[in-house]
Amino acid sequence: MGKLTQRLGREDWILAGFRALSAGGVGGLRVEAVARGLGATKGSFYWHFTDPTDWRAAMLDYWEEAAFRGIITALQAVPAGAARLHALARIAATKGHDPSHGGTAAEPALRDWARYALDVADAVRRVDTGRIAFVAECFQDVHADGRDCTSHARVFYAAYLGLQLLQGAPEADVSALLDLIAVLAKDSQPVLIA
Amino acid sequence: MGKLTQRLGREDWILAGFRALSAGGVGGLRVEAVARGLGATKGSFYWHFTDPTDWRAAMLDYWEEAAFRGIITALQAVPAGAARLHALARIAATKGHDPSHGGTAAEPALRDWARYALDVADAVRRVDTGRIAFVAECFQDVHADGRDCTSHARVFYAAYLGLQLLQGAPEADVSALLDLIAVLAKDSQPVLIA
DNA sequence: CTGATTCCATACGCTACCGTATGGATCACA
DNA sequence: TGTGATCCATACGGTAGCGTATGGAATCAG
Repeated sequence: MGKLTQRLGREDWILAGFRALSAGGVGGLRVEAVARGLGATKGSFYWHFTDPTDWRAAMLDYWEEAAFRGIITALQAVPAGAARLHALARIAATKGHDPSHGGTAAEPALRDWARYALDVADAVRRVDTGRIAFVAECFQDVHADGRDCTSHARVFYAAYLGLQLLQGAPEADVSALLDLIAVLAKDSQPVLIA
Repeated sequence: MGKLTQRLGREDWILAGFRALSAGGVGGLRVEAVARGLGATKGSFYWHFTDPTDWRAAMLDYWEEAAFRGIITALQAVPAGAARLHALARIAATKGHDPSHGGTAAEPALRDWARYALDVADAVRRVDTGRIAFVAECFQDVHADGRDCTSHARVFYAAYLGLQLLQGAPEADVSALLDLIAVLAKDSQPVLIA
C-alpha cells in the first residue's frame, strides 16, 4: 500500500481514491470521506491537489498507465502463440478478483464512471483499443497467415468483460474463455465486417 | 413517457428515477434533483414513497419485470431455431441504444449499482440467469440434440454485455454476434466445465 | 541549533440534500 | 355545489461535503 511515512503524497491520495472508487463507486470519491479513511483531513488533500477535478485527472492518468501495462507486460514473458492466448484467458479470469492493486479492482467502477465523464471515456477507450490490438496480435500468431483478427479479438475481449460483469466462478470463466479461444481459432474464415 | 396529468403517480417517479440513473448514475438518484426535473417538489415524493429506499426498491421491481419481459417476449414471436438466435443478436446489439424505455437504457448504470447494493445484485443476477437460460434454449433448438448449451449461452451473453460496454457501432456488433453464433453453433463438442 | 520549507489540522461560511410538519390546492362523487 | 379524500408546495431544522484561510507541526539545509 502506501509508504510508512506519516506524511502523505499525491500517490497515497490516488491509491486511496481507487479504494474508495471500488468500494462506493463514483459517489465514493469525496474528499472528506477519503481523508477520514487515510486518518487525515482535507487540509492534506488541498495541499496536494487544487481540486477534486485535479485529483480525478491524476487518478485517470495513473490508471491508464497501469491498466495498459498490467495485463500486457505480464504476457510478454509467455512465448507467443497458443500458450500466450491461454495465459491471457487465465490471467483475465482471475486478475479481476484480487483486490491488491487499486487500479484493476476499480476498473468496473471506472468503466461506469466513463459513462458520465468524457475524459474518462476517452481513457477507457484508449485502453480498450490497445488491449484489443494486443489480443489481435495473439490470434494472428496462432493463425500465422496475414489475416485481420481484430474482430475475433474484439469478441473475445467483450466476452472477457462480460464474464467479469457476471461475477461467476473464476474457474468456470477460465474454461469458458479457453473454449472460446479454441472455437475462434478453429474458425478458418476471416470475419466479414458487414 | 408519463401521463399528461399534472398530478404525479408512483410510476412517474419511477421512470424519472431511471432517467436520472442513466444520466448521472447512482449518484443521480437524489429526491430534490429529480423533483426539479419533474417540475415538482419533494412534497410529492414523500407522498408516494416513504423513503428513497422505498423508491429504489420500486424501481428495482419495475426493472426486473421489464428487463426479463423485454428481450424475451420480443423473441417468442420469431420461430425457434437459427432465426431466433439471429433475431436475438440483432435486438441485443441495437436495443441498448434507444433511450425510449427507461429500464433498458439505465441497465448499465443499474449493473454498476449492483456492485454496492445487495438487493440490486440479486435482481441483476436473477435477470441474467433467466436470459442465459433462454439463450441456452435457443442454442439447443439449433443443435436438436439433448446437450447442455448453458456454457455457450453464457459466453454469448457475456460477449453481448461486453460489446455493449465497448460502445462500438451497432452494425459491427450485430455482425460480431452473428459470427459468434455461427462459430459456437458449428462447435460440435460439448463444452467441458473444468 | 536555526531558519526556511514542506506539509497538514482546525475553523468558518456556503450549498445541497434529507426528512417532517402543516396548510392549501385539486379531484371524485354525490 | 359541497365535502371528504387525494395530492402537493412551503417552511424548517439537521447533516455532509466543498473550498479557503490561517496557524502550527514536521522535516530538511546549513
